[in-house]
Amino acid sequence: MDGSIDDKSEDSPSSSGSSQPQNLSTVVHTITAVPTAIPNQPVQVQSVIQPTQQSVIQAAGQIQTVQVEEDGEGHLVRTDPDIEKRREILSRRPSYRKILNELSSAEAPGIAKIEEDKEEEAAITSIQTTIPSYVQTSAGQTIQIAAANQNELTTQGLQTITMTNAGQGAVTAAAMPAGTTIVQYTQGDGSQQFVTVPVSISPAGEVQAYQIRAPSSLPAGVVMATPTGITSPQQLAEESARKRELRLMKNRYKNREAARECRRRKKEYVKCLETRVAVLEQQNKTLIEELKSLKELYCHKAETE
DNA sequence: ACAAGGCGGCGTCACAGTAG
DNA sequence: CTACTGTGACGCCGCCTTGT
Repeated sequence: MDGSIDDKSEDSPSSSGSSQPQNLSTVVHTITAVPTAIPNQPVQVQSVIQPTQQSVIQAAGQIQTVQVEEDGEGHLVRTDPDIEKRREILSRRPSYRKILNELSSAEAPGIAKIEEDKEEEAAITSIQTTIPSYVQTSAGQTIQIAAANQNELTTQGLQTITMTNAGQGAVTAAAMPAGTTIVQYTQGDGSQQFVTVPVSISPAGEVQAYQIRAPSSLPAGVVMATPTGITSPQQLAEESARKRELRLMKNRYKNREAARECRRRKKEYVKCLETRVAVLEQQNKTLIEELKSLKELYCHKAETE
């Protein structure tokens, strides 16, 4: 494989992931993939047809002729007619997990399947917190918070957490309407929790205690403070803003995790491709050797006749 | 020792696709 | 329709290498 079919999406200024190759020159290459006779190792031609790593796996063992063009930067891009159809069907590249799993299901052993995500969420139904020494306003400053007993924060499925004193553990508070704060903290197992806390600070700088419960409508791990006696429109507005901020925080957290997973899958995918390249290079080498020896044999035979 | 550049990882946002 | 998920793009940061 000499021609580089690059993923240029990293440098592409366009925001859409379904950009099409442009500025194709008139140089046309034709690649013919020949099936090898190596047992238990069916050939799969994986062609990258879009800068966004759009991939199509051809049937094993078939001779496949594909046409590629060279773009202005020396990259090879497939342009055979089927591709146009596929582009329509697959306007969006399948996920790395799908690609890898497809690869591994039809592939020789050695390519691990990407495991399904394991859901593990602590079922926190109630948190009682007493925060005596956190100096915190609603302006979005960072506060420090920690459990008095670390075990209480790391226990899975716990019913009650009591946080009574400052110590270790980083907690950030989001900008909120006056008198409220979203507290995000990291548990001992690394999982994150969000708590909305109506903060009020006494003249002495002490933060008062609140009872915080998890309503059944919220996902596990997210708890809502339930300030009592909300009646005025202002309080209602504050409450909705608080909920909105909580939702955004939750989304950001989830997306952070998703991005992490996506990167991990991408790396695995790239590794898999590199392995395939190595295997195909080896096969190519073997075939060249075989061809060479057959040629020699043929020439030798022709000479003796 | 220090600045510059490359590289990899991370968090976030936007957006398309999907499931309910 | 809405919430959720997966991923590209972007900017930022820290680390490493290289040249001066």
